[in-house]
Amino acid sequence: MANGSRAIRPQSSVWLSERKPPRRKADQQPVGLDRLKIVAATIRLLDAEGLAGFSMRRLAAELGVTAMSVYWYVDTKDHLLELALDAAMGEIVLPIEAVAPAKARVVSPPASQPASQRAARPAEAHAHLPAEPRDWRDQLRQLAEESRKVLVRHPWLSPLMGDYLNIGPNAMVFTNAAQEVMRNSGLPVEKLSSALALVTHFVFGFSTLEGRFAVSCREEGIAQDELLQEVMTTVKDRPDFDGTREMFAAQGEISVEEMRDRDFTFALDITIAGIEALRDAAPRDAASQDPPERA
Amino acid sequence: MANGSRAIRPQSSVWLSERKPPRRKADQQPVGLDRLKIVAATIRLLDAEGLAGFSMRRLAAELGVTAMSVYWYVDTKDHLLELALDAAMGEIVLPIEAVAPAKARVVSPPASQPASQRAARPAEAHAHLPAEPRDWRDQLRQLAEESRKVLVRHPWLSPLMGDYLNIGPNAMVFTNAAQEVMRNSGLPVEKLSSALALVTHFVFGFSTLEGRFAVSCREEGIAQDELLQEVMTTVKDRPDFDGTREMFAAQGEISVEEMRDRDFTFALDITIAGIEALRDAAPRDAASQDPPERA
DNA sequence: ACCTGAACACCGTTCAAGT
DNA sequence: ACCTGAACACCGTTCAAGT
Repeated sequence: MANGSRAIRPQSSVWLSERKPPRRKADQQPVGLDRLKIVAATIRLLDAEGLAGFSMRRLAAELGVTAMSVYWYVDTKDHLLELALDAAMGEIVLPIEAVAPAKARVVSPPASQPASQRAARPAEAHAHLPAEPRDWRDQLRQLAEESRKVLVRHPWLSPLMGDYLNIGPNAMVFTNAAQEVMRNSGLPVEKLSSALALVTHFVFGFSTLEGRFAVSCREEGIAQDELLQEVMTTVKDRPDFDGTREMFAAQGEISVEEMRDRDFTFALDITIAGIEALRDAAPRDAASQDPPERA
Repeated sequence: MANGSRAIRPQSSVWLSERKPPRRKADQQPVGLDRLKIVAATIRLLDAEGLAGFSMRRLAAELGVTAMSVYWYVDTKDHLLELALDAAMGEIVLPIEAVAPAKARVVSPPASQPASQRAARPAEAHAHLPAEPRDWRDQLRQLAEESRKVLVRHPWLSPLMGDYLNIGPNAMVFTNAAQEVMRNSGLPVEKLSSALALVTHFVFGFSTLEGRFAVSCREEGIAQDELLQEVMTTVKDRPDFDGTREMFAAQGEISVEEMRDRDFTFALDITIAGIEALRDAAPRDAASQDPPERA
């Protein structure tokens, strides 16, 4: 089994199985382990060694405990990963007040997040506190950028998002916020899910690659620009590489990070411009129509 | 090791290690196994049992051979998966003649592809044959739709695309075709990679979810609409589900597949409209500018 | 209620050996 | 040149047992 193939069914989700009763009977002192600690250690390990390097036995060792102890708090490796997934999603700083009960949010402990992160984030409850509601375009950009940050910070997140239903409390809050933002765009309701899909999938795919690239660099102890150079030179003798080279050349002499930031924001520019264009076009009932021609 | 974490480095790619010399010495009869057969069996197994269900031992059994025989033709499981990845990418029907040498394309055998597939595809060389070059918007749509088809047909493709560099011959042909299409949009060169990223990542993410959902349904022996109903009812008592429910309701009484087709094409509508809008806007040199306001 | 140890059925891969 | 068999160092998880 393991992770990878068959966990999308609702029944198989942690969030739908009844909770284990709260641990720590009143008269006995807490014995050390609990779900929060386990999830925290899980995230720490995943950050440090990646999804492929993570195992239940490794986790147990990290917790100074026998391999099977963890199984008292968690039904299965899959469920544990689902918990870690949702905890990490809680790190995304949302652009608007969420509708959902904040108490439901599972918080991943500060230990797992590098203190050097530039955005000053609240120490304990990450949450969606900031800034008054502004223009939906700004909100959308912030949503995308904050998602990107978290996805890159936890490169194991992307694969897990594909593997599980992703309906934990934090994921729900996120989804609601995203929907709210989209609703503010003025797009008709039946188009909202589509526009949302465009944005979220773009951010997801983009950040997946960015994260993986960063991991490779870290593993090799090499700067991102160096690795890019290396890849380019290894591949450049291929006969079919001209187009790609030209596209790179057109970017000028900038760092990988600059290039990526440009790409990211311009892709959002396209999305926003497209939404505005179709929103302002005469409303038609079928989405399969051609978009308005302007050239 | 296994698949999952550290294969993005160019040195670790099959395509960059020197090839094993061609098998089958002239005077001895072929002994049964070869790379093509192995990759074919790999794809068949991946289709049938998913990425998590695939193992070298299982593959060897399928080939009627001892576990270690495969290792004579393939250095490692990762390399084999990389071969399968590129072979599957070759199934994507491209909208335009590719620039690259067609001989390089590795073809996955007809055995692996369901005969019931509606688009009549050439029996042996999938290739990019069809239709004369048309409007770039049509080309882009076709590129997206054909990618989607293949990604859904082989649900194990998406995770692999995230795991490997993806620079095999078929991947290169695909990339070139995609770049060519984008170039036809009239967008300035330095914006091409960005627009391309938007499209490919959207298609990738969208198809990943679609494929996973289909797999779950097949495994449970249940129709897609049933499973959706099930998920909806299991989750609907959540207090924070109102927005999602409303968005679903707005779609009217249509099947999951219809809904997805709508979403997909409308997301492309947005992308295309956005590209046209920004292309026609006054050229500015920085991409970080605000898009033109129209409301 | 919580944790352990041994065991089962798997992995990918190495290595020496067969033909 | 091609394939085998045994072995190593791992997995996730079950199950009976300890305290």
